[in-house]
Amino acid sequence: METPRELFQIMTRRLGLLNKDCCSVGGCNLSATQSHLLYEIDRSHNPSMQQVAETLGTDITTFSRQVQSLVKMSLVNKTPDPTDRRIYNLSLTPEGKMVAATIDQQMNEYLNEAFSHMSEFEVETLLRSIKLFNEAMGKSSNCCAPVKG
Amino acid sequence: METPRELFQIMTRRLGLLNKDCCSVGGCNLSATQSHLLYEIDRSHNPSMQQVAETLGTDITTFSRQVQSLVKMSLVNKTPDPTDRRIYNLSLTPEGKMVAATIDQQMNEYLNEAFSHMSEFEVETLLRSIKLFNEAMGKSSNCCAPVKG
DNA sequence: CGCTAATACTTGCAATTTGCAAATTATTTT
DNA sequence: AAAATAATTTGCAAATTGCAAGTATTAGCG
Repeated sequence: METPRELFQIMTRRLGLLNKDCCSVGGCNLSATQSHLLYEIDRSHNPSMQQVAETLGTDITTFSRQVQSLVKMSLVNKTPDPTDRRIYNLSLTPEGKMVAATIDQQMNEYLNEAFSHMSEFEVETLLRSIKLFNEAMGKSSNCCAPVKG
Repeated sequence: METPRELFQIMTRRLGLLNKDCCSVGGCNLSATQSHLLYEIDRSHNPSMQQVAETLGTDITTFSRQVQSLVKMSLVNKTPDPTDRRIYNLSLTPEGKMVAATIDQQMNEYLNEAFSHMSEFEVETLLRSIKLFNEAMGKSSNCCAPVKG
């Protein structure tokens, strides 16, 4: 019988490969890192650089440069915060939203393809289970909280 | 309601952070990539370089260098194949096995910690679901097969 | 057998990514 | 108003990556 770790290792490897493959949208050729960045900016509401970097567990200086390149690609806006000018708020440009939506769609398509090899009940159970697991990890104080020791 | 992609994105992010944090064993400070490499060599039986590189979706030249550094750290053995001398078979040294086992243990410990926020039934369901999902992804022909287009 | 093709793996750059320390700009505290 | 704190950006320097080209070794085919 597989240990939990084995199951998760195989799954994350496969999903990681998926992530790599789903990063090309039209002319845009994103890295997996950049795709994560777009995803996170998209789901947060005008987050600051710090916030996103911390959520993703990325060094802030590395993050700063990643954002720069996405701004250069016209996918991300960096707007000075009106109430505190040390802070820059991040948001997606219309083009960025388009790219993020396309990536999202591609990944959901692949996932649905994989789900087609499972019964409807199994899929529902899987998704419900992962939701519970995500919540459980959120409660877990150990490591892997966004903040690093 | 979250899309499948959202659920998986959050989960893989957390598991990725876990992976990063679980890579230090005594003096050894491994990268997540190196940890994956150890894991895969451990579970295969004397695989060739090609095999592992392909499974992990890594460029073979990059892989070659990764192996070199692990050999230098005395974690991996690179043995010429007796029947075909173009091939090198990989295996873990005793020290490599030790490191791999420790990483495995650390990750399982964290996972169990997270599981402690779920009922026993929920955990069983989760693990069974992931197993099914892994099999489904294996059947899926699309992308994310180890071979890249 | 002998020559070409294919396979497994390794180097040589060159570009990209990363992180620590230090600098910059803006705000808060005293 | 000076000092401490906070958010972000640069300056290296090291590590990671990938493509093209190179080295062995084996397979295929006349």
